[in-house]
Amino acid sequence: MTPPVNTSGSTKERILAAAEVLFAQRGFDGASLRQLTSSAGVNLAAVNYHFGSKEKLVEQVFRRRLDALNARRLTALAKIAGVENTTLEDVLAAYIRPALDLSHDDSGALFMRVLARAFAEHDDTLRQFLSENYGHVMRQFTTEFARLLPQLSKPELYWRIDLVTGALTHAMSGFGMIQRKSDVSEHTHREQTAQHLIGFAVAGLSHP
Amino acid sequence: MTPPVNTSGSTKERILAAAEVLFAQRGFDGASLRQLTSSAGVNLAAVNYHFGSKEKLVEQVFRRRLDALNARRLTALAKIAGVENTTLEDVLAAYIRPALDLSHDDSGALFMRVLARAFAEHDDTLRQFLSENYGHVMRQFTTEFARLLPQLSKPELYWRIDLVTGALTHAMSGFGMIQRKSDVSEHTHREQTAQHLIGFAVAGLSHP
DNA sequence: GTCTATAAAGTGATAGAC
DNA sequence: GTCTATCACTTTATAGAC
Repeated sequence: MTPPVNTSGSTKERILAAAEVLFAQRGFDGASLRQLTSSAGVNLAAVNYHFGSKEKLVEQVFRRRLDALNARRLTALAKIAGVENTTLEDVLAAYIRPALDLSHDDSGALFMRVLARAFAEHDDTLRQFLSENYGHVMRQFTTEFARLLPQLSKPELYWRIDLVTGALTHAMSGFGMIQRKSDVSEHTHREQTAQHLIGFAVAGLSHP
Repeated sequence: MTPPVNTSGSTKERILAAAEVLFAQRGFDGASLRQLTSSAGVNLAAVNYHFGSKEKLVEQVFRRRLDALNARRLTALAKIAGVENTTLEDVLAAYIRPALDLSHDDSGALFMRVLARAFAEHDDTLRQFLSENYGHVMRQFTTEFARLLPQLSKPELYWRIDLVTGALTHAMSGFGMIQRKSDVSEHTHREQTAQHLIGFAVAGLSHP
């Protein structure tokens, strides 16, 4: 009944790891600092000492993953953006593959669930934080989508991008459950998943 | 600062209406019974008198909308299921149009946001409640999708349905924001939205 | 940097008067 | 059916000892 106590890493890192798990399972409101510090094996007061408040802890949980995730997305995009023979598949791979790599380990997969929660909560302060810090990523991808889909009007393009991100966010939040068959290698399994998502997104973006 | 008080309808109905708004805005944990009863203009004790507990109130918020919504979906599906010349568009319209009609008024649109939250929360008791009471709807639609897409393997089909429902749930939870241009009639606007969603879903389900 | 103790406010739920 | 008052906890946050 008592949750197992994490004993590796610094206090700060233990709090972040425990927060990721509990926010995924019970939400930002549902997970209390008491559950969180007890699961991390640290003192209750440690959250306020290291992060200042629960809200700032939430922001750090996002930063810890999104800084690296979005940097990898932009690096991948930079290699192909504006290039003549770049395809829609290439751009979508640049967006999806870094997230899939993150979901590879259990704790990364849990983070995608936290992200899906943030997506569904229409909380203004959280949305503003994400928009201010990571909004430029989606804008760069949108620019490239617009270049590759010149036949679509702006409203039409935004509609489709919104639907695709909704589908991908939802799908990636469920990765914890998808069981890889034992006769398929981890690498092959991820490759198949990537092909599923990219194929779906290409169809959704470019249908007539 | 003080929320406006709803004064129409029975106490029970006022609580349900206020709960829908607050659950959409602040989540099931985030909205307290005190905020809720104060916004509904009823006494704090009324929730427990009429519903038994906060959790049972949550269930009733879902029942109030989903009973009618899913009945309309199944009625529309029954007219076309198994029929020779039925298309994928027809089946998707049977799923999407009742939800779009619901989103027509503001309070219905807010409910779609509550539904998106429930989707993102991987809360077991809530998922079980929805699965027990409304799982048969998705199963009937899945059967019909399988009939119309015989070239897809079962895992492939489930993947695509999962991605499509994710996209639709996300899109419909945002309807509160989509502004209809003043030169477009409400009916035309909804028709255009339906075409967007159906076109996207057809492409995502049936691409090669 | 970590601890205990506690403040101050909020939570769902309920007993009992009307 | 509605009300007040209150119980029994839990919440975030912080002051101050070590």
